[in-house]
Amino acid sequence: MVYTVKKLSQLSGVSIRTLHFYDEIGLLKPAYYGDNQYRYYEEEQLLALQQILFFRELGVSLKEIQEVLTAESFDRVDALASHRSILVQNIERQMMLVKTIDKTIEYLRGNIIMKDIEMYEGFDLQKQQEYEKYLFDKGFMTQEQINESWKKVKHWNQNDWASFYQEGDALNKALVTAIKNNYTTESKEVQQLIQQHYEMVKRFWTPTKESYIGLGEMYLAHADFRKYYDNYHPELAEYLVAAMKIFAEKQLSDYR
Amino acid sequence: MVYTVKKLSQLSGVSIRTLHFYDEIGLLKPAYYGDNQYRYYEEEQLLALQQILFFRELGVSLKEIQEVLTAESFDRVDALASHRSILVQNIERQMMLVKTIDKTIEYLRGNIIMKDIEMYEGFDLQKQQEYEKYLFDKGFMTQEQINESWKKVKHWNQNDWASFYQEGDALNKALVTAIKNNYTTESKEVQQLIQQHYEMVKRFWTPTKESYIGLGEMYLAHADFRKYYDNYHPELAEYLVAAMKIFAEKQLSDYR
DNA sequence: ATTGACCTTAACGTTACGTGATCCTATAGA
DNA sequence: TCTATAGGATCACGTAACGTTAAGGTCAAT
Repeated sequence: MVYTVKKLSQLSGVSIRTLHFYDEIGLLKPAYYGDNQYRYYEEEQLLALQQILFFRELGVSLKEIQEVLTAESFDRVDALASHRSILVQNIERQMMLVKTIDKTIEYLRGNIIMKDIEMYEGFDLQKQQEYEKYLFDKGFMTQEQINESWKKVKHWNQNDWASFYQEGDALNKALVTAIKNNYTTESKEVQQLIQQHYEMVKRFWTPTKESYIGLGEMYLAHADFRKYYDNYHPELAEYLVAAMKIFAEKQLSDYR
Repeated sequence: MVYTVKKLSQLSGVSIRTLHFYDEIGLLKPAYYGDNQYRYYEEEQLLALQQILFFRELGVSLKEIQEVLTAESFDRVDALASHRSILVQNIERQMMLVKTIDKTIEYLRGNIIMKDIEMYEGFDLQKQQEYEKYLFDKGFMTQEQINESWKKVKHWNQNDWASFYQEGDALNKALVTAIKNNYTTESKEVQQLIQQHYEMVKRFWTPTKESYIGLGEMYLAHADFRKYYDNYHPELAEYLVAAMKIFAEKQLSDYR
């Protein structure tokens, strides 16, 4: 059986250009050339190609493959063993890198959270007031409640804010886990987490059923909150708000 | 503080050429150019370079680094996370490859052993006789012993040979472990392994103290044996022979 | 004879620089 | 002021393993 470049390419899954290239560098020469300069391969070349592809899969360079294929079995074991140790080193290195990345992600998240803290600490008072205006305009908070919440918060120091945010951070992570485990927003586990969220909000003001749902709507409406939650998981915002709604309807009363 | 290429290169550990290159692709431009076209960098560039090197360490491409560095914290987390998943995939893939290599090494060793079996089965009678001639010439075996050993072996079938070689294989691996653990050739553990070796040899012929030592010498003298043992570990041959000598001197008598 | 599938060689593009080669500039000592 | 030398600049080719046109022959069937 004799194969042209295209046939061999289809049989082996490599591109025609690759066959040209392997010919060029002397890694795999055709069985013979026709008068038309066409390359013609036979079984022997097919088998050699399989070998080449096997080593290529293992990440061995073409130069090394050349050497290996002309070597004896003994040396092949050697070559594989040394290649193996390179691979193992790579793996170890890359596992280190993954760890570093994880740390960095944590660090960046921390920074983002710190920014939010700064925002809440008044560096971005404007936005804060914007959020309150939203809740006030929609009738979820009275002016008195807003004043009350400011009073409570005014004397918080940096540590207070940091631990508040750490709580929020833990809560968000737990919710992401819930999302990944396909827990429904109605599930007991998730509703317990929402209870925590509600408790956190209560430190500022005690929302009614309506206004707790309204708070959720604000999370969806404001890009700042979206970004904050997207940072954990793209569906977290919707998920949290849906769960808040269910919580409100089951646990909260209309007034007060 | 202002740095020239050389200064910055020394501070950061990258080559001057790399700085030229980063300038060329717009990844890191100097603070300004002198009238002489010299590049002058300042603190800001030094810090930027640190960042670049950090991401480069993580295996991020320069193009991606460009994008990441001009992006916001949110997107950096994204970029790192997606890079992380690529890394994890790589790691998984490479662990697969290591497994494949291990299998292949086992397979190649098997082939080598099979070749030896074929050799012993008479495909390479010539070599077999060469070894015997060596032992005979040195006076370690008599002609009668050679005949005896041939008689014993003649009716062995492929299975017999295969299991004989598997035993040998296990023994060699155990010895390699001993080498790696720095066991001395005199140690109890190693001497027990040599006992096994001696038992194996006895299936052909019962060597005396002298001839068992002579057998070891033959292992060192013949390239075929060297290759066979080197296949396991470069020091295995010497180690085995040394241990055989000790075994012979302690356990074997001079005649019969 | 024409068409379409298939073949050829040639040559540039990719990544992240390394390695010269050639020429210019700055600075310190004689 | 001359000069040595250290350092700077700009080409420009080389690397690995092909991908991707481009321009142009060949084969088989119609």
